[in-house]
Order: sequence, then C-alpha cells, then structure tokens
Amino acid sequence: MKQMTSSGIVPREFFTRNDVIQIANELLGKVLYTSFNHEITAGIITETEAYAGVTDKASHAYNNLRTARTEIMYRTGGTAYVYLCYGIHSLFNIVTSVEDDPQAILIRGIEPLHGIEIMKKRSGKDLLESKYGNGPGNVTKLLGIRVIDSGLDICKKIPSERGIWIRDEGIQVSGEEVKTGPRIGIQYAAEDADLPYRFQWSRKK
DNA sequence: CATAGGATCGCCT
DNA sequence: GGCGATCCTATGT
Repeated sequence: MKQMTSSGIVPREFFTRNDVIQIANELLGKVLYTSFNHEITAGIITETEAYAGVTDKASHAYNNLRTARTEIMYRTGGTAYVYLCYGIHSLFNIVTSVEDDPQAILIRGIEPLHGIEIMKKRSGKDLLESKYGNGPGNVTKLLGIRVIDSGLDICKKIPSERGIWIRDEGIQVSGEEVKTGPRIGIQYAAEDADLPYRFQWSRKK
C-alpha cells in the first residue's frame, strides 16, 4: 500500500488496517519523531510488539475492558497510547485498527537519529550509544514522551508544544534481518504468552 | 478504603 | 541472576 505522503508522514490508513501483526512488522525502519517544547528528536524504530485486541490476554483491553486508562485504546488507529509501568516508566504504544477495536503496538526500541544532544541531556549520558534506545522505557526517556501525551494524534506533524509523528524515510528492512518471538514480561497472559508478536530488527552492517 | 502487582531498568553480587 | 525503585490501576470488601 502507499505509505508515503508528500510530507513523508505515515498516514491514517496505515494504522487503521485490521492487522496489528502486519503493522507491527512494517513499523520497523520507520522514523519516530517527537517535538516537545520545540525540541525535535527522532529515532528509527527497531523493535515492536503487537497487542491484538479484546481476545489477547496480554492486552490491557482484554475482554473489552474499558477504564479511564484503556479508553484511549478504543480510539481510531494512529492515536498514541501511553501509560505508566512499574510506577517509573512511560511506555509508548500506537493504537491500530478502527474506533472501538482496541489493538495497539508497543514501541520497544529505537536507534537514535536526530536531536542527539537533546537525547543526551534526557538520558544524562555524555556519549549516546545506539543501544541506549533499547527497551520501551528507554524509548520514551530519549524521546521525552510522557503519560500526558496519551491520546495525541500521530498522523499529523505538530512541531510545537507536544507532537508525535512517524515518517517513512525509505529505510529498507529485509525480512531476514527481522527476528520474531514471544513478547516480554507478560507471563500472566497464559496461552497467549507464547504468541510470536514481538519483532526485532538488527540491521546488517 | 485497602491491597497486590505490573507490556521495566540499572545496579548489585 | 537478584532486587529495589515507585505509583497508578484494577479489583475486592
């Protein structure tokens, strides 16, 4: 499908498809941007996990659970869903499918691309190695994403105040560089714990 | 109202 | 490999 608009912003139709597994796979190599207080940072998406809606025991929306927190997951594809994990980390997800079908993708890793100095400041590191973008808590730390950003529309570029968007910059991801496996930290999800819904991209040198 | 536990991370041994 | 940090959410009384 066409994923490139004139601005390069990944459009709504990319996210509203009813196939969260496919979208999680296709997000690898896309570039995730944030603009907070006019500070723009970006990273190449390297790891994702799919959460497959009301029948997925690992999903916050399992069994059609609706609460103040999960209500965001019921919005249209292309909406940001951010929540606090272990009282410490903000985890960033992208809602997929259409309204009232709460599928989502957790972004678990980025390779820092733009705004390196800002990311250094956020991480407290003098040297920003690419591995510092590994892990969902580290993604939000480097990009500055917080729980208050839950509900943002990521299908339009808002380079001021608080904005999140994704661009297709033509980065090629070959299938053989992508590892698929079970999701992390969801042992409670019983028979769904072993589903191969995690996608990791290791770029060849 | 009380309580248990989590889609994690980094430091410690 | 183990563990503490840290607080919101969901559930049950």
